[in-house]
Amino acid sequence: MEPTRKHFRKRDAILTCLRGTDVHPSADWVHAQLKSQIPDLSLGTVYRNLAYFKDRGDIISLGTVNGVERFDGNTAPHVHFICTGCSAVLDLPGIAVPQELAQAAAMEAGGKIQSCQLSFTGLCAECHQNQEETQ
Amino acid sequence: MEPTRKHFRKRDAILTCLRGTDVHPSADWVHAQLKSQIPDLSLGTVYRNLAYFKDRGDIISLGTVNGVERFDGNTAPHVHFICTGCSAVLDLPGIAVPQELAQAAAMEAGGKIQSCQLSFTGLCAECHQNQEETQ
DNA sequence: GCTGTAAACAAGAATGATTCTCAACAAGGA
DNA sequence: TCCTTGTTGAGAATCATTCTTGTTTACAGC
Repeated sequence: MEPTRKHFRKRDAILTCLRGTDVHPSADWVHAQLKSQIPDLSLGTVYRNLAYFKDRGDIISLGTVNGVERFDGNTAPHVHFICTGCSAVLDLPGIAVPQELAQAAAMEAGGKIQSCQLSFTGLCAECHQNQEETQ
Repeated sequence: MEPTRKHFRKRDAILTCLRGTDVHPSADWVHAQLKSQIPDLSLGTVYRNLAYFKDRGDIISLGTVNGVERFDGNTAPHVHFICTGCSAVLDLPGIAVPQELAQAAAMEAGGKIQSCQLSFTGLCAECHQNQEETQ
């Protein structure tokens, strides 16, 4: 018997959705994804709670891809690959920013470093292949 | 006597403006900056030409900071520091992404890597000091 | 059980950066 | 001169995001 916490059901669902996917979704994607389970979920609620979780540090923002902000439920430092063809964002778990770089950056910036983001852009395997074929 | 290329005068001015500053400006900043020299420059023209230069690879986009796209006339690979306090974007010329990282990324992504972007976020020296004082 | 308070929410309006449309103008060639 | 092509200003349109308002929910104290 689950506790009847109607109050936070939507907020929880949004975080669970983010944690349970690796597509680095936008607010719109989360909303579309949850719409079938929670028909009366409004897009405003998704935006509000994404901002809430971001503030708390429960999720991170990857910045915008094609004018749309993308989020990541995985807050551990890791590297991303952004496909300019299909706007997919992939993790590159095998790659890490060397500790020395962050230290050197803190030194050079003079202020205080809070986070670091390394991302590669290009064509994912699929888009790359499609491009080759159409040429 | 300069050639009377009225046609391209604005386009040229926009690129020159971008190349001549290190503030990593937004479209709005470029427009405000050039307005005194070119009173009838419209914001639409700035957006249009920034997109044009970006397409050609003459400038790069740094993505959005606080919902506003920022550009860089320096296309050589380099690292940025973004202040969450004042939204300033600074270069960290002393730091470079190791060649091995890019190679490993290309390997892992499977497709084709076009560019790479490393940025640190935090508080710049000034904002950091202001924060300390108000506490 | 009532009542009050604070948080979460839906719905839709408002905002604001960016893009689009269109008519006017400049340049260059035939 | 006429025609084509490219650039531009002005302002409308778009669209992701944020804000506002009124409603609902949970919970604590009585």
